[in-house]
Amino acid sequence: MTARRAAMGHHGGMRLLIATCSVAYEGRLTARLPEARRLVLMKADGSVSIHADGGAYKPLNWMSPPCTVETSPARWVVRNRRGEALTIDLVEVHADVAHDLGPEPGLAKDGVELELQALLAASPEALEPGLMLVARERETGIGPVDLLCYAADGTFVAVEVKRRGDIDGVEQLTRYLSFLRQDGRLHPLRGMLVAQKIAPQARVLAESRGIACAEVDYDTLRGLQPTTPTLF
Amino acid sequence: MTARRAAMGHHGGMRLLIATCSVAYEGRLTARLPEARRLVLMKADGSVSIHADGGAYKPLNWMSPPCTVETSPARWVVRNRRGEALTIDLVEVHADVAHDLGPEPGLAKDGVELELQALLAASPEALEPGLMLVARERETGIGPVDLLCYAADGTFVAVEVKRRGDIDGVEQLTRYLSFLRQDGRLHPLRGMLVAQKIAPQARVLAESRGIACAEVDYDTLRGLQPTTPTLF
DNA sequence: GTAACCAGCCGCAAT
DNA sequence: ATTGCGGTTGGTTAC
Repeated sequence: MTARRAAMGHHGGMRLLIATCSVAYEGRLTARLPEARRLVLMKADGSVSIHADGGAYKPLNWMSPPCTVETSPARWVVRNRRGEALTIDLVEVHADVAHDLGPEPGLAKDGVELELQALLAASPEALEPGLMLVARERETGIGPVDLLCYAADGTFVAVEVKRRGDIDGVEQLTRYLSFLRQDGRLHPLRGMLVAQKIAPQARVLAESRGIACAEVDYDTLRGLQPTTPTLF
Repeated sequence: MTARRAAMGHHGGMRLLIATCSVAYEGRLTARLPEARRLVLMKADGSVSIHADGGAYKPLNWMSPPCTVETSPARWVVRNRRGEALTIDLVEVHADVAHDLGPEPGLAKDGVELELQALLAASPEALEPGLMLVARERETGIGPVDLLCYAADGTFVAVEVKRRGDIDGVEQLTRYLSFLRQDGRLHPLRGMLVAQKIAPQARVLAESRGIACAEVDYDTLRGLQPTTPTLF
């Protein structure tokens, strides 16, 4: 007898299995888990994850929703639309419980990149004396640059804000600069990478391209009064 | 009464809580979860994750090991060495069970980038007739290029191997080429991006920079005999 | 310990 | 459906 569980279907909430099992994933790569005792967690959306007891908070194997689960006493097969499959062979089930958790009111976050960007937009002088804001999320032709500013020395400054400044941020800002420089009104233009912490390699690459780097402290920024006038 | 659980300590295995709780994370950012019924999963290494019943296989909040957990009936506090804290306020506990899972034999994977690189290192002729291997993981000054080869036409070829070829891979190879070209002994030098699948715009960007693209089939490569001689 | 890089990255929003 | 991009990215390995 086989039960099929639809993606998105809500059939009694979260199901927790403690089972001796072996697992195989066939998809973007292939992965095999030899037989051992593990936690198998199936959520109401059909997603499945398999946890060991240590090493990381992450699961060993998983399948993201939307997916379908076919359960029989000895084998669960989880599939998604891209043809990937997670096969769980159940040798022995030590516990099998279900809990209905009800709706999730949701997670609220503070301090992600967007907030850093907002604080810098309010206080551009934290980056350089006399720096004034021209625009936020200014379109370049290949994506929006976080901040466009105008400096005391009469140059425009394109600012890329990251929580962590690594090489990708330098590449991103480089692309924006090359597009923005096609607009003669923004001449002369220089670039600045701003992050809470900037990786050494990112700094090397940035300087080889004439891009300035600045590390900012989040708490200091929050303490600043947003009194700096903007251009417009 | 408060129990403290050490990082790495094994005290009866994995603990599963179904509880009405609210959660606060203070660390790299701050995050708050309003009161609701959730799964709280504590592993033997002290790591903790909090799961809702849908939306994703990932937890809403978590703390990675190594960390310590202080448990009292109404509140769990999880801390790591960087001063981050996860505070779980338990309003009502609906279930509280522990399971000893024993050791995890470990996950085996096939088809990751490293294996693709190894297969190509053994059979560079799969990329181009007469291509010979000079070095793997050759340092460029800004990171190691996957393969450095020597071609039948007397040019050197820097090869970047990706499971999935997208724009980042082109940027990465471009950096390596610009640094490698400062070494006169590797002249003339060209670049090649190799992946199982190459995104259309990655191809466009690569060709605009004179970088060749090649898609390779993983199973075909595995079937090849590694008979191609290397330079050294 | 720090740094660089891969990951089945995941998940979200915009196109 | 695809692409870009942030993430408490995580986790491993080399230095």
